[in-house]
Parts: sequence; structure tokens; C-alpha cells
Amino acid sequence: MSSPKEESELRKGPWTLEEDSLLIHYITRHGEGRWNMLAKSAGLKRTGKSCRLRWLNYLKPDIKRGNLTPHEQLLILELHSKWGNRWSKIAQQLPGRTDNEIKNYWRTRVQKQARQLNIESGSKRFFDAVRCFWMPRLLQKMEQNSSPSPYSSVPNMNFGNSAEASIPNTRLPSLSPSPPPQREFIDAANHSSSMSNGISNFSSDQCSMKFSQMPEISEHPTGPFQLYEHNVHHNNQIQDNWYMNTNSYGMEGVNLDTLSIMESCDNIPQLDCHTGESDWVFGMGDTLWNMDAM
DNA sequence: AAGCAGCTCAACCGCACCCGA
DNA sequence: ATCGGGTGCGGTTGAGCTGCT
Repeated sequence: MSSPKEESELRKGPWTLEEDSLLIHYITRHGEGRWNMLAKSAGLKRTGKSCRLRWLNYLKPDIKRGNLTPHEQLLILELHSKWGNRWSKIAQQLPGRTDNEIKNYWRTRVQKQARQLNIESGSKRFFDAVRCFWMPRLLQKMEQNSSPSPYSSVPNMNFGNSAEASIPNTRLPSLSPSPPPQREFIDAANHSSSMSNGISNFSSDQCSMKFSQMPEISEHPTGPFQLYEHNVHHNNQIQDNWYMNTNSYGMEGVNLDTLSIMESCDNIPQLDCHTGESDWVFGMGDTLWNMDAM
């Protein structure tokens, strides 16, 4: 137990370079753990908790900095649907990313989008928006940004409970011409269409037909979202240029018009990319987004 | 240039759990 | 059985940054 005097001497707030240096040097020499003792031994006027947090979330050598990649974002969406707010568990699946970072991402990006859409972030509508727009767009970004397939590079990337990787069996709104779907995407969709786990009634034709009813995404969006998708006219062809800036996380293309169509899709049998009663493309039940009040 | 609002993210807080004495 | 220290986790806060007017 520390005396009141010691308590009052404890520093709070942002870490200085000197403190960082002390912590790094101490851990390099003696390793992690026993944080309270470590704090004292290292000569830091910080609580053990503060030292631990600083190390794990910021100083540890394998921490990745910078924006989350579309692939990482997709993984977060998928894992959150599975585990809810189990940030540390989710973080374990994203090497170099911390639970704090993922939590911040969820709260500032995902929940923000839900708020702007004026929908409950755990609701079925939000669920559909994520599934039918956000995820496919992230997938598209991944296709464009990377090769080989991001899925093949993700160990244990298992979308859903089935052994098969049932990649979202969705099609993008007619954003023509879209890049050819990646191999796994097609395979998974084809495969899933023959499965009997609730994805069976998926038909890509149905889905694309449904999306064809969606409004064209305006080049000059006026909705609450700034679209980062620009249709570039080139040789009489329209090319969709996707790019990320710090605020673009793929869902910006979802506007209220689109969602209202989605809502009207409730009259039409639930979005064709929707899969049966409660399963969705990743084989998750409705309950998955309800684990915690988001 | 200044003021303001919104956003991001590092850091803190409180609680729960684990484990050894 | 229980007490206390150590640790981990999720929620929240606030300083600083950015962009807009």
C-alpha cells in the first residue's frame, strides 16, 4: 500500500518521452509483469496499471500504427458479430492491434455510422446495412488493394459456424463495372448456394436484382454521408474509384435513401443477401449484435 | 486569423476475476 | 473460507487535432 504522500506524487495524464524511455528500458531488461513493482523499480511515478496500459497500447514493439486496413475492419465486424464487445478477444485475432484501438474504432466509426443512419446499432436494420453494404465494400477494397486473397491470408477466418467460409453472399449495388469477384468469393457464394444451413436460398441473381432497385449512388451525395466513391468517366466507361481517407471506412456509401430501399425490401422477402430467418451471411444469429447495448 | 464544433485516441476509472498466503 | 495484491477488461473522459465558417 502506498502512503497518501506517495499517492499524491503519482503522475497522471500523458506520458513524457522520458517516462516512455524509462519504461521501455526497464521492460527490455527485466520483462513485463508485476506492474506495481515494475513502476517503482523503474523509477516511474505511475501506477502499475498506467505502466501496463502504456506498454500494451503504445510502447510494445509489435504495435501496428495507422489506419485499420479494410481487411482488419472486416475482421472486426465479423468477430464483433460473433463475440460482441469482447475487445481483447477480438484484438487477439488482429496481430499488432490493441483492444483499445479496436474499441475506439467501433465506437467512433461503427457506432457513429449507426447514429447517423438513425438506426439502433444493434438492430436488424443496422445489421443488414453492415452486411449488405459495408462488408461487400470492404471486400471490394480488399480485392483492389491486395493480392493474394486476403482470406487466404487469414488463418481461421471462418465466416460463421459452418466449416465453409461462407463469404458474404451479397452483391454490390450496381456499381458498374465492378471488378471481378475474387475467386474465393465466387466459390463461397456458389458453394453456399448449395448448402442447407440457411444460406441455401441465396441467389446472386436475386440479390443483384434487388440491388438493381437501389438508387444509383449519386456522384454528389447530399445525404449525411460523404461518399468517397467517385465515378470517373473515362473512354465512355465509368470507373468506380474507391479510396480511403481517414474518414472512409466503407459504409459512407450507405445513405438514407439506400436504407429506405432496404426497408422496403422488408416487403420483398428480406434482402436476398439475407439468409433465412435469422442467419446472415456469416451464419450468425440476430442475437449476436445484442450481446451488449452498443 | 480567430472561434467553434466535431472527431480521434491515449489514458483513466471502476469492476471483476484469479491466485497465493 | 477469506483477504489482499495483481491483472485484465469494458466504459468513459478529455486533450489535442482538424476542418469549417
